Amino acid sequence: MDNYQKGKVDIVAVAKAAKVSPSTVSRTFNHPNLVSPATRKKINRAVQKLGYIRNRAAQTMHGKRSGTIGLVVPTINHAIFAEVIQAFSETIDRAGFSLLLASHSYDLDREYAMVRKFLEHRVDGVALVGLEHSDATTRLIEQQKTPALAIWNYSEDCPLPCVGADNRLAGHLAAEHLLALGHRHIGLIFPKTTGNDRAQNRLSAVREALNEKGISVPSEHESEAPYSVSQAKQAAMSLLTEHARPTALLCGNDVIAQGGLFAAQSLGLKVPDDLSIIGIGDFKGSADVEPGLTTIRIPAETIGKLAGERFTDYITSDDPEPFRICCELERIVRGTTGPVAVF
Amino acid sequence: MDNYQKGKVDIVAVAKAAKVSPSTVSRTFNHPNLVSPATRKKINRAVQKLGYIRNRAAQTMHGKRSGTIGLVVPTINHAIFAEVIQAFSETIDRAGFSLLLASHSYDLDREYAMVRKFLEHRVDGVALVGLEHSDATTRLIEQQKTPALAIWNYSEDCPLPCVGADNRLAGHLAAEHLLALGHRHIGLIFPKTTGNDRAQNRLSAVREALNEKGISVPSEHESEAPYSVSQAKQAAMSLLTEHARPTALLCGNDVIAQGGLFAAQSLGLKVPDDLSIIGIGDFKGSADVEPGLTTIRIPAETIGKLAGERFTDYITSDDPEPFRICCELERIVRGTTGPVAVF
DNA sequence: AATAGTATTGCAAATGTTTTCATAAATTCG
DNA sequence: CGAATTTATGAAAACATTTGCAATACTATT
Repeated sequence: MDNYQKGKVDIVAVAKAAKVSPSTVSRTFNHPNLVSPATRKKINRAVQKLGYIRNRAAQTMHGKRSGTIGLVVPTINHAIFAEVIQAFSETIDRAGFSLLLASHSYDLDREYAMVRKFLEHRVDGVALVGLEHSDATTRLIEQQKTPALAIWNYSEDCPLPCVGADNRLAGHLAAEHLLALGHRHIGLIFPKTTGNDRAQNRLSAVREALNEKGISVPSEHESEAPYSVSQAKQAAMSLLTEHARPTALLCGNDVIAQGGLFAAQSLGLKVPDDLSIIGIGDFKGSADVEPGLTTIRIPAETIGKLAGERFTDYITSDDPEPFRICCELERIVRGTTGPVAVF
Repeated sequence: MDNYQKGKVDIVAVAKAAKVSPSTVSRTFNHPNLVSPATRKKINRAVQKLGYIRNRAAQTMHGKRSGTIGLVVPTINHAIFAEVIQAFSETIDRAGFSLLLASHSYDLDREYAMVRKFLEHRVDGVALVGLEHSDATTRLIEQQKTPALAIWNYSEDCPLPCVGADNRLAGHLAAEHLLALGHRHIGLIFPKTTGNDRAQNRLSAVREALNEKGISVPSEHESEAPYSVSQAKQAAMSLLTEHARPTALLCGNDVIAQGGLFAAQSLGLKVPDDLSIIGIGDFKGSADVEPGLTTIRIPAETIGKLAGERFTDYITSDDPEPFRICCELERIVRGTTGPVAVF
């Protein structure tokens, strides 16, 4: 009553208002079956009246879970991660957890800083994108015995539990598709690979697949582009105006592929007749460009959802079992790839 | 030493290792100038050695700030919000805060639930998208005296501090542009307006602008589409195959506009000769489609950044001054709009 | 050298919960 | 009906930190 106005409503205020002890109030929240329906009702009325909101900080301090999970991504502003974040967020929310989110712009030192910050908040678990992390980060997680999860990549010898797809396979599938269509002059546009094992794995698998056919990519048919349609378009423009134009473009992801597509269109090239283009990812929107983008689908939503489910299980379980989940890739053939033109 | 392995490293463990009192350790973190350089060094060594990580939950309980800011968005998986989230996240991170993120799928009751959850975590502030919220939410924020911020929309009579753009103006500018080009038969594709004051404001402003010119939009030239290129494309397809086709399409946002563009292309319509298209938002990628999308630019990144800066200032200030910031819109004329064809 | 002031440190209380243990009341059973 | 359970509640300790106050040690001033 008195401190009703002051916003200082704590569990003892509620207890007083309901004329019971704080213990009973606490129990009403945590083990409702241990308190009689009558008192429960009294307490709920008091809670309602005072506008009491539980203080998780105090619970956390007591050794209960904090109810937060930290997720550190390279960047939020990016179709595919946004999709994973969304799915992950929704799933852990359903399990009663809140999401602490941070991004590190592909800088593994900043990743370390973010993880550390999250540990200060006593997150119940921390999820990272990819398998490549700084030693400091690995040590930190290890030492603090915080449940950790690698998301997005799958590898059978991943030291952490992981939920993701096999990026090497993705690269391989993309290359295979172009080769099967008869392409031998293939341009490669990939993002920078430092601190980005996804891109790295894809690229090296592509190279391998091409090498097996005795194909090597001349350096003027290789280009680096950041995660941006417009910059990728630029890169593709210059690559496609080389004197010996490749017959196909294999792009490290769908954003780059879209850039490639727009570049081709603005150069007046017919896709797929003059140029085939394949991406990796199958982002939202890739299906809808004209022509639809051929790509290797990475099931971002599934990954996010599965990761959320399994990780919360893992965290709440008494004897957690490590797990590794490999999500299936799918080759989605749409309109941007076709057989190589005969000369 | 003993509990070094057990991960139970707290401030008193550090104190013991450094042979000082816990108070001194605490002070080293919070008021370093109050402790002598020599002891500070001792303590830092101990911290290093034991791998101590401060416990924010305990600090929070003591009345210090929790160091978290909650952001509730309609959806994460969505170009424009992703951009705001990214900018907001980075900015508050720089000020030492962590981001708690949740989405409510345009359901204001879920928004309430999310805000409540955040209040349990004792966030230092909570940011919401838009100005339309359930009464319960408003009451909750009011009653808990938690600093709150409305993001994305600007309105001069907003009850909360806000950082955003004027969506009515956005709608007006879009309509004006088409009218200036001579269009009189204008198709409208907008998202559902319930619980989405952005869309609502834009749409009503468009209607007003058209009415002023004595133009009303027949119902067969109006369509509703969710935030999805492909579904918008569907909607546009059926709208554009009506017997009396409009000469221009005004779309509630750029995603829908892209759908419209692809629909036109796949129907063999020349843009902008046969059909003009204008969007609102200027999302990443809007510049890069072929032809480039004409749109009203809403500076998402600026909004996120400004919001983060001002809000953290507001939270950390001793006597916080409410603020309202209106971010400038910009008409970006690219290739999808042109003068109406003469018959 | 004595005094006043300042810099550095420690003690103990306080923060809001949960949980163990103990106690009291109610119920069951022979 | 009395003993044995079971059910419902409360008291108090514990969680990891911060901070006001007090105490000590050091420095400067006269």
